[in-house]
Amino acid sequence: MASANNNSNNSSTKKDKPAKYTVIKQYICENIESGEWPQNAKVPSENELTQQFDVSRMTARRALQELTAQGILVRSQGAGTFVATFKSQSSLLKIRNISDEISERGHEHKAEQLLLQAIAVTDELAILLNLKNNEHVYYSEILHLENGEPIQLEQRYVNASLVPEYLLQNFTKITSHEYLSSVAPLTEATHEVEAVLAEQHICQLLNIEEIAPCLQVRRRTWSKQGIVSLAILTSPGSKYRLGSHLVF
Amino acid sequence: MASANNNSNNSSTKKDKPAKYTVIKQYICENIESGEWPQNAKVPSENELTQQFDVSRMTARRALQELTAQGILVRSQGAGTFVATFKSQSSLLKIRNISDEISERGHEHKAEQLLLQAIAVTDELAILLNLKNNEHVYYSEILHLENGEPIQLEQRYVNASLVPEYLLQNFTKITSHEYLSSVAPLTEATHEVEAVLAEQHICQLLNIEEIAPCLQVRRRTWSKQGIVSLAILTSPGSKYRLGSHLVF
DNA sequence: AGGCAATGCTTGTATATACAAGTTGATTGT
DNA sequence: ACAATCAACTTGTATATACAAGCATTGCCT
Repeated sequence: MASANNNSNNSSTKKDKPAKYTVIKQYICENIESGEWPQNAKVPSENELTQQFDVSRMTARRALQELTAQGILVRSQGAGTFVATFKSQSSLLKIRNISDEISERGHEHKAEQLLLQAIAVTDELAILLNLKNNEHVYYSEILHLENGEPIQLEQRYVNASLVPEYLLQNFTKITSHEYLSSVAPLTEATHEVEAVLAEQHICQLLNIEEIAPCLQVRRRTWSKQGIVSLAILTSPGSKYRLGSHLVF
Repeated sequence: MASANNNSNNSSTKKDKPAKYTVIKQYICENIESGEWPQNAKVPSENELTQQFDVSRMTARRALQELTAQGILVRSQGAGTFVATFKSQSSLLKIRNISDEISERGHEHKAEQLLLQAIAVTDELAILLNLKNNEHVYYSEILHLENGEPIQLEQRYVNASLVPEYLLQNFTKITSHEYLSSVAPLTEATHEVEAVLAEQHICQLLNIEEIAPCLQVRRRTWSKQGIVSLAILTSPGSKYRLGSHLVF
């Protein structure tokens, strides 16, 4: 979805032969989506692409530059071009809690894995995750702490067939999110934000009274792989900052 | 802010003379921000910029192209380059209610102006709107209806000195939002989403029980003009969809 | 071994040119 | 008066070239 849509901006009807730079973009996106080029991997330089595709440097450059503008690649003068890390991508930052941003500048931020199990697949889940009939789902709850205080509870549903070793991992050195982001390649998602009253067992985890309103952020991936859908419940009073947009 | 930040990506320390294409970007942004070039206005063509700034066409083109990628301009082969309409900008769509999207395809969507008055400026408001001491504020509540049902209440604070005729307008032909977007030029904003329990008089307007959790979206402009800050309260069950981002 | 300089590779900026393709408005012929 | 054609202008794609600037390694010298 990521690559296909990017290119469809330029070639509308598809009967015309695609522009050369879109072909290169496609090539790069496919390698990233398939996992061939993981995060931080070095992508071919402008000169290498120039030779591979028999185009001028400016044409190869355009492909790299547009993908950089989309946050898929990161370029460094003198060093090269690299696949963007999920940290270097603005997407997650846009939906992260404000307190997370503060915690990056010094405060500790620990995530505690609470629950990790394979669960039965309901019809709703199957649709949400775009599952086939015989695929299983892992469910996990991750309680995020900050200075000992629980600030958000993450409910994560993962397509088991796509991360078979998920249950075996020991998430001490790397976080489960880092693991997922290394296994699951770049994809596209929408976020839905809703105000809810948390149910009882979640209230206990977040240490709040039952009447407190909570933000729930539900992420749905749209990729054909349908890896994961997750909901994040924040403790009351939390705010989500949605980055800077041009408005009015 | 819109233009300054865009260019700061390229010239970090500023002691180096800025790149030519950033000068052109700055020029264009300033004309848009000042209102000189309103929405849908035609901006100079590549050839005109080439002559004005004494650069090659590719350099002028780069400025136009980068601003187009940011959604500030819209280009049409054969016709020209134009200032993007707020409708053609993705920003508002990203923060709009899902039911709004549905209503665009046929359903009626009426906004009812409820209240429109000048109010006293509290300290909090002054900071929020970046006001000087002697500036006034207009406060208005707009109840958005859909099929007769109230779906969201917009609380809007406008810097009175910047839209002096706001009180005099009769918002029947154009909506107040359309009026603001025509008066207030393109600017940058952040959105903060929070879950709240609506206070009593808001509950009456939205026709909900008091214990229902509501989404509150607060928008803050960061431009030096500090025109408007608004909060949107949605009725319970509403979801906000945050567009597509690349994740993981 | 440690520090330093040179070198090659990388991306960044800029220009000049050519042709393709879409839009618009004027001109021309019926 | 109307319609078709044409010309001018616009953006889109592509190439070739040049130099500037940042990074990393190599290898030399001390």
